[in-house]
Amino acid sequence: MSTTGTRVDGRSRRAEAARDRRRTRILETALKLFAERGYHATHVSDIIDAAGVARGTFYLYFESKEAIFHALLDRLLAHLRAHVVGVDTTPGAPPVERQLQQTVRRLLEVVERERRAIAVVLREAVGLDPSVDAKLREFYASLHAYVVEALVAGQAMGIVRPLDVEIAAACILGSIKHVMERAVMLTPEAPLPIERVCHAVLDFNLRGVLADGAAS
Amino acid sequence: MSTTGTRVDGRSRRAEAARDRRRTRILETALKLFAERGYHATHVSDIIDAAGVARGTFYLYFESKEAIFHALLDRLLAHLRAHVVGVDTTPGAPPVERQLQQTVRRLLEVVERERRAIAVVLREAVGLDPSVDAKLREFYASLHAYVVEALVAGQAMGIVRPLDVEIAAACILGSIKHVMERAVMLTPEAPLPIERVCHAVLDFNLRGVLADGAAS
Amino acid sequence: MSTTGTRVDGRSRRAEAARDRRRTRILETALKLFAERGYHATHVSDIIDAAGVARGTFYLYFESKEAIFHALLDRLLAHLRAHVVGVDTTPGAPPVERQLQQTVRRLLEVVERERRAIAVVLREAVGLDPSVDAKLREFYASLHAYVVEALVAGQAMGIVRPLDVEIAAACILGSIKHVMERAVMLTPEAPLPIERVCHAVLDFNLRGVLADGAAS
Amino acid sequence: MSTTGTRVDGRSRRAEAARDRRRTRILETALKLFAERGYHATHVSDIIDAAGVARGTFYLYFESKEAIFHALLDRLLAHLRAHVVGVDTTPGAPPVERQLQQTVRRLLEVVERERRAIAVVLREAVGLDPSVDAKLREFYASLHAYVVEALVAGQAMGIVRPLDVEIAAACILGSIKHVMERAVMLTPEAPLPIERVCHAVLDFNLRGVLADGAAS
DNA sequence: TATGAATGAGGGTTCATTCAT
DNA sequence: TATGAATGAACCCTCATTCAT
Repeated sequence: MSTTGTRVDGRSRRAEAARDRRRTRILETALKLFAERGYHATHVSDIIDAAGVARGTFYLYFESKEAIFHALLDRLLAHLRAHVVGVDTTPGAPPVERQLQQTVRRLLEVVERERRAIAVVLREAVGLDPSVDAKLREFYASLHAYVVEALVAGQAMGIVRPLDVEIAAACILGSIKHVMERAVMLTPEAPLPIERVCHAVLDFNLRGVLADGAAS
Repeated sequence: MSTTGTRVDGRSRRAEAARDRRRTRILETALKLFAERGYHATHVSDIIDAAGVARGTFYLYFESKEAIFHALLDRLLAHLRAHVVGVDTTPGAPPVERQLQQTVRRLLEVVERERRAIAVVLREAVGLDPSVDAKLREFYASLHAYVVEALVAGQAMGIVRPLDVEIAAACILGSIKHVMERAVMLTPEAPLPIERVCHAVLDFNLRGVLADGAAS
Repeated sequence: MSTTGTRVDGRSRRAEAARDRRRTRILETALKLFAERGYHATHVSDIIDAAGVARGTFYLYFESKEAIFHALLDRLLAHLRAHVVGVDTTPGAPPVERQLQQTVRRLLEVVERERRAIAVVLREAVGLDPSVDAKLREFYASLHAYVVEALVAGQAMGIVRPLDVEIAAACILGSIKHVMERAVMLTPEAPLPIERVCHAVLDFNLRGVLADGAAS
Repeated sequence: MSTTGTRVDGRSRRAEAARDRRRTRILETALKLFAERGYHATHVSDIIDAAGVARGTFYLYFESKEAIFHALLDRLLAHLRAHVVGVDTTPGAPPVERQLQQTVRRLLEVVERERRAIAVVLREAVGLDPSVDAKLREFYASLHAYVVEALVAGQAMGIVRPLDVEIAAACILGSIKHVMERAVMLTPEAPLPIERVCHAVLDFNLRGVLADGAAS
């Protein structure tokens, strides 16, 4: 009797682990198929066939086909968010530029790890359903706000020149997003040359393309 | 009967005009609905109801639901392409920077005119079907090549500093695309402040965000 | 050109007639199957197979499986209602008893004609969905009210003895309904001996079973 | 160990009692839910959730969802049957009319106690599956036979007038059934005024509605 | 050319039942 | 005995497309 508690615990612990493994298996399978064929072209049948589970099992783990997309999206956004920290402008903090660079590098690293999820979200998320739209819009808005804040802080510190921060922020996000898209879409298998891309993107965003002496 | 030829011509001319009007009517209706609800959520029934034509008539003008999307996409890409001319580096031509500015302005003007089509394509085009994907990829690739070419030309002329032209081109396209997206998606009704946006985007792309004396 | 109007009319008239025929065909097929196997055991597939129409065609004529049941129910209730007229107590009207007899006879005639629908409704209607329940309850309530009214009128005229009209009405309806049920359920094919049943039912309801001199 | 037998007996007795409690718990829960939502709208999940047992446990006590309905039906029919005894026509037995009255009263008492089961059976039993149908039909048939027998006996004793006993029996059953239905369906919570209903129903069945001097 | 009734493949989801633990 | 995760057959409905008129 003394082991009952332990046994039960062990059982449920093992069961829970098994549950988690299965959920992840289905999730990853769906991600793979969504990435390969797109959300609409991937049927629940495809997912369960590929994951090797029964039809009903799918609905044991996810409420609907849409729900699995939401799970994917949430996971990705959480990962991305976890790597976008606010700008630290307290004295003694690393320089803002340095912080931006770190952020870009971290984002690219997540992108590298989450290639397929990124591709799926970039391709399919918008227009799927209103709540997906809202999630994405909110995510972009938070990134946008973050960059605006960084630019304003930089201006206060004299390292960012006077400019239209709203549009500049949009340009910065757009440049990073498009570079990520290209990396993910065009060479879906090749590893991302993070160091090079990170440096080039930052260099571009900081200094533009104009030669020093060139006229406006 | 001697006038048959003429009459037929007149008839067919009138008939052809009517055909064109009808085709355009269906196309515009579809565009409106796609913009409002998305491609997948817009059914052929919705289009024919809104356009006031019979079900069969739709298929007299368009092979399929996908075909109408292709028609929309082709029209938009044609419009955009028509306003992206190659860089003219012959002596006496306007300065490359000037040409870029003109291009951006013209692009923004098309965007302004074609808001809904842009929104639809940005939202739904990718992942719809392989040939749509291919068209879009090809379009982006041509834009990309155009920008790379411009950058290389600028470097040769000494007005573009040494940089990773591939990534810089991606950054430039991405910044413009995202600014367009924001304009089209966030404020679907407000008119675009073309002048301001155009200037700010170019300023950003040319000079980045760094203040002159700031350290890298 | 002078025949255009006529032609179009003729066309649409013919089309409408065809539509009606088809709708009726599906309705009758559903009725037959519902009667044979019950509502829940009858699948849309069975109906369309038996009716010889395509799956989509079914939904062209009926919104859902439930809708076809409602259509059946409505038709039956309309038929029944059409044969239950209020009691006419104006001077010179036929005696109330006579009117009741007519009503019972007419009801039995409808039952005879609508055997299958009656069987289906009696068997399946209750508990199918709330609105079906409501319809049925309302129908029974109106019958009940009609009988109560007749009894009260009869009492006023001295031909109905003092009694609990509510319960008596329920008894009358119950006796008729059960006799109908037996007729329909037990001998689904045999023709109803309307005359005999009608007379016996009325005789029972009017005089009960007690012999004249029997004590209470 | 010498007490094993006893212990086992005690155990199994206790175990059996626990089994019975559990079975009853599930049965009552199912009855409650069937009464509230109907058989088809009640899922096994609902029953086990409400009963607080595991999914598999349900099938330890009942072979299937249908089986639990059969159990319910059997229990109800047994209760009803237990209160319908044959007519005793031996000399010295209470008068037939009295016996009928007792039967009606006892039936109504069971109805009062088994409201929910009655409602469920009246609403859902017919058409569920052939064997349920058969059970019900058999039950009604036995009631019918009982009433016919009583009527014939009554005729032999001169207390029942000449009439079509088959139809009269159907009328009697129908009137009782419908009154029960009304009581159970329309006022599911209010207690049944047994005395009044019992008297009124019998009065109706015995004497009909006609005033003494009224013409046929 | 225009019509719109008819088509039917295919999709997502439910839920009674089983069985390894 | 009790559990509850897994199963998969079955079902209703949608909607892009066709074709007789």
